Amino acid sequence: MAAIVRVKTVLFSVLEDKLQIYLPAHRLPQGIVEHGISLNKLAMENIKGIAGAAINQGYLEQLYTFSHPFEAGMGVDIVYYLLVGEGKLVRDYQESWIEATRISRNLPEYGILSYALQRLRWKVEYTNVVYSLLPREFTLSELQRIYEAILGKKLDKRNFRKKILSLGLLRSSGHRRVGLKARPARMYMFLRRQPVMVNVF
Amino acid sequence: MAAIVRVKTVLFSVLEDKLQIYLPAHRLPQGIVEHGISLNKLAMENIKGIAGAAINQGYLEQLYTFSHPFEAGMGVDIVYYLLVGEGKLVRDYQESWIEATRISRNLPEYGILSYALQRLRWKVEYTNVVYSLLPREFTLSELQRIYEAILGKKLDKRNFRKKILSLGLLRSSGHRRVGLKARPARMYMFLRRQPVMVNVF
DNA sequence: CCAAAAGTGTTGCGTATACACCCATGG
DNA sequence: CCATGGGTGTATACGCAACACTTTTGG
Repeated sequence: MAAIVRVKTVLFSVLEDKLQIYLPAHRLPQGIVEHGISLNKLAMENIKGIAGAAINQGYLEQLYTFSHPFEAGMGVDIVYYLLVGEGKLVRDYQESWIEATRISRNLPEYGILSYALQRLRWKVEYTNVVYSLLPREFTLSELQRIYEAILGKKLDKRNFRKKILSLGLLRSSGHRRVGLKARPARMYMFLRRQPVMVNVF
Repeated sequence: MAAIVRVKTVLFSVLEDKLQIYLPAHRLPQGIVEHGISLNKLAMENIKGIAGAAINQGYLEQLYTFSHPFEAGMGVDIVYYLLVGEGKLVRDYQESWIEATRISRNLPEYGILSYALQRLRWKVEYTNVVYSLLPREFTLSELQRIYEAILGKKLDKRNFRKKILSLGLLRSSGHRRVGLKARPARMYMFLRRQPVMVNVF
């Protein structure tokens, strides 16, 4: 006996300093599993329209598998979440995003979305996966804003810097962010743009 | 298009003070997903032969979903792990268990087993799920031996007691473990035999 | 009386938190 | 010269790890 297997993708990005989820028509992008394509691949294909070819630089993680035992065809949904940096996204889809802090109980996928958010918050507290939301070079303030957007709370600047620099994940790039009407900020880059476990927060 | 969906179950128990995995013929118990039965239910049915009817008192968690895109029928394996206390198991299956610390790279499911072990170790460090491996009443030493078996290392008795009692998960049952040739130990029980998040270790 | 396991406190160390002011630049 | 954000240090509280001896029972 066989079942219908779908892959759904929860796409997160930090846009305008706010953590947002890509939810066109209030539905998660999805696809049907077919012979010869892996689940990971399909999870990324689900959002190739908005994330283009650069998806491989994002961070992808399997979230959970749900079943619908009484649905016709015995549906199985394998859900992934994906982090993609603002700079890598196709624009023009503004109306398809929803702020993560504004997801409401009457969205059809509310359960999945809130679980995805919880898992994401968790993940950034003990890994370096936020690299996937940032360009190659960035300032410490930009990095801090990413964390604040994901965790949904303000962080102390001095403590943040002490902590993040002590982890040895970053190196100074030698450049400075100029052009703003303020003191130029030192720029940093991640030593490794692959997932690494550390204690961040 | 449809796929063949299996559910596999990694059954853990602490037997004779050692963390062990139920692996008859070096294979994980498994079943095929059919209409009208949930994944959880199937995960428990997979091992009803050895764990009998008392499975519901165990702790069940979905581990991960693997796919085999080029297998005939596009196989998908949804893997669960389950904790069941020694006292609830059918005996007579001694030869089907393997010590968790002795799993070797040439077992067919080595990848799954080592990941399950890692996730289990993780889980007991921030939840109370070890309740599922203990009888209703137990001594602190028995509880400590469960943690030591799972984590694979010795713990300091004084620090263990301080920590575990400070969490407020236990209450004294008033009874004592007698009959051993040593000082009788106070017995405790879990306030709640449902999963609760706490920081244990 | 001996073996076996139960039970009990203190100290040092490192990490997390709270908190405020001066600096460099653009306009 | 003013607005904007960059950059920096200290004091306190808390949790974790290390560590040894006395007590109670059964045989």
